[in-house]
Amino acid sequence: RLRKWQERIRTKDAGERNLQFALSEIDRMASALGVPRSVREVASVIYRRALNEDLIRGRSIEGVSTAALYAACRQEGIPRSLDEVADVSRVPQKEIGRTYRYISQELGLELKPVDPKQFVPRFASALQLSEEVQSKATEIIDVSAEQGLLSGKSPTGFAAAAIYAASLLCNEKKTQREVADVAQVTEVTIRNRYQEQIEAMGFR
Amino acid sequence: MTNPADSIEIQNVVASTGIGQELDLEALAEDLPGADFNPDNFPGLVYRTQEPKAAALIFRSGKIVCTGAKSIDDVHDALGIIFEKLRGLQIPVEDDPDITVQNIVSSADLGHNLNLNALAIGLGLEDVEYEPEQFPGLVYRMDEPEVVILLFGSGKIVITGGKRTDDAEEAVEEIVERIEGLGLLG
DNA sequence: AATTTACTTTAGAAAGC
DNA sequence: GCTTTAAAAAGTAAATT
Repeated sequence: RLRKWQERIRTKDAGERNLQFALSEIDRMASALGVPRSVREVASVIYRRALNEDLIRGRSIEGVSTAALYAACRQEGIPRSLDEVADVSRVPQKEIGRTYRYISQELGLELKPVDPKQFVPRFASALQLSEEVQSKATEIIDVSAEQGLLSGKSPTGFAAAAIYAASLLCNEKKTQREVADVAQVTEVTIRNRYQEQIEAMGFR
Repeated sequence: MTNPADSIEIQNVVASTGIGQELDLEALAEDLPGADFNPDNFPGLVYRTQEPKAAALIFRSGKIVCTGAKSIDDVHDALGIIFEKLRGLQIPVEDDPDITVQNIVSSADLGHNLNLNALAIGLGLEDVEYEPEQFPGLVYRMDEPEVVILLFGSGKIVITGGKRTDDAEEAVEEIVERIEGLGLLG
């Protein structure tokens, strides 16, 4: 009986230490990503729910922490791409994506697909582009998405192409390489999306 | 008006069977030309048939998995060839081993482009997985028939997880009905 | 910049780590 | 969980030419 008590205390302590570690990791990654405190709170809640539902078993604490943060960013409307999240995590991108899909399904988060427009302000300001370019990029996204061009396309690549197009239209040109770097996509992807969007806008 | 169900093509059939006899895979790898056996990587021996084209995983227990066949008939033909090859090597093989189809992968074309964002919400986020950052297809888990459907923006789809030939046809009819009900099919 | 090759997702079995 | 096998869908990426 005494052994059982000690066992319980020991596992309780271990669980407590694991939780503290997860929360501090979420804090560290959130700071590195520059997301507000509210997102860290949401991520913590998601992590605790995953813990209560026993979803951590068979997965790494780091992986679930990162996936919870990725989910929280989306839930709060300020998404980070898996690439960006992977940059501040010590878990590979593939595992983050897989873990996110798992906890999202099990916790019933029901998050809507990421809207490319949500990347525009952040990417545009990183490129020092004006408000005018941002609203133009937003318009390009709306028009081309409405014509069915968004299906199956990566939201970051879609946003990057629209920003590139808008920078040209507003005489604030950025090169495909510059846009590709901040959006973490290749120039080829920007070119492909750009051509489709220009056509959808009735230009060319 | 072309029926999407008529566009169904079986792309892959996975089946399992067993010869009811333990095997020495090391020896078999020597006697079977073209056999791949790397026990450090994977416990099964890989053997490919040319006509019909298929790949078999042969295990020490005598159990066999056949993949890559384009029809259930092809599965039987390919396994029949393998059974004969084994008999030719003086390995006793049951007269008519039971062959169980484990999975059928089919493709089809709905004939219209699909708005996957609208579909994700319309079909119900709880049954849908659509993460275009990770994969361009929308993953839809259907209950009846119990299959998984991958839907793409082009209207092309993949049906997998079914064990009967009819599953794909029923699934296509069902998904077309649901998409039409949402007013999301051309 | 075009081609080629390769990897992402789904399902399922097998034996073993 | 992972390992291997095959096949489709379409997007993205990297290596060659």
